[in-house]
Amino acid sequence: MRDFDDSLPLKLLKAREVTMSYFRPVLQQVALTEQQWRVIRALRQYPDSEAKELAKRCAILSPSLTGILSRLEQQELISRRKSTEDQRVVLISLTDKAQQMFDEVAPLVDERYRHLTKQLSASDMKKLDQLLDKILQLKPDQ
Amino acid sequence: MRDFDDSLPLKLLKAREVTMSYFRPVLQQVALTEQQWRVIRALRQYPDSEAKELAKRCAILSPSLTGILSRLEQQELISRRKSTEDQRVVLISLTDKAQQMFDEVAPLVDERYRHLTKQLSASDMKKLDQLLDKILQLKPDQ
DNA sequence: AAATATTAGTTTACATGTTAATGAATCTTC
DNA sequence: GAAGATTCATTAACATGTAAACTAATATTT
Repeated sequence: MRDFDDSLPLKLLKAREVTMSYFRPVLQQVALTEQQWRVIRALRQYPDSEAKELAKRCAILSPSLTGILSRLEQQELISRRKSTEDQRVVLISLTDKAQQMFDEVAPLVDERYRHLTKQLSASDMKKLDQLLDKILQLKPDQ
Repeated sequence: MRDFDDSLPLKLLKAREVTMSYFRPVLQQVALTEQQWRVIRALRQYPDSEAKELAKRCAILSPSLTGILSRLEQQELISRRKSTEDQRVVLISLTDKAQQMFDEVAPLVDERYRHLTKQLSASDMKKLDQLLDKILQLKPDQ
């Protein structure tokens, strides 16, 4: 069997861990989890998303998202309402409080992102991005 | 702020999710979680590992590993013993039952791995591997 | 040797991941 | 238009992720 340390899924996991280590301190300052921040960012760019889209965009499974949204609602950072066209669908939007908080935190996160990506050359970053996109387009199984 | 979907950590997360989708069905057949399989694989290659090394190798935090090992011990797949030189250190080893199970499952997992990696060209795989290695070598923060 | 600091592993508390089942709303088919 | 199938979100049950506190063992300092 191939070497344990060469496993692609494991390397992707570890690489993500390294990249996240750049952001954890910032998120901890505002007491948000990675997932909560991911949801807020997604909603900033795609307001009034359906829960289903949101889950897919954030790579969070529905049952997890339910809890995350409940806690964000508790903190008055998001609000839920049912779609009038389809009562099964839940639409989620950011509160003003969340918008405001986002505007404060985003520059800090951005700074960390630039710091991270600057460690690689521009061509490496581009290539990595392309290769990851290729993987994202693979059909699950078959 | 940069586009949400372009985030490197998010892409790494999603890419890992895609790759793992190739293996989930196999692991489900033998009722092992991803993490349990990761631990067993690591122990196969590095027998009698210390818990600390094992955690680092598998990218699992100590508190999580404690639970995972307890459940694997319950299933008689691993055994724990204390190091004689340093009583704080716990050494973990695979049972015969686990060795046997590994030998049965490994070919199936390998097949899935080949199927996955075959979707990319050899040069792409090599390049991706190199780029991920570069990220793994980044110092956390600074 | 005693006091202090450090280290390995565990425990605790809470958030999230994963699968299966559920309930309500919508869609299909007849 | 009613029975059956499908879809969306949630709930349930258990495993894992994360940060902080804790215990026992070892190392360091005095």
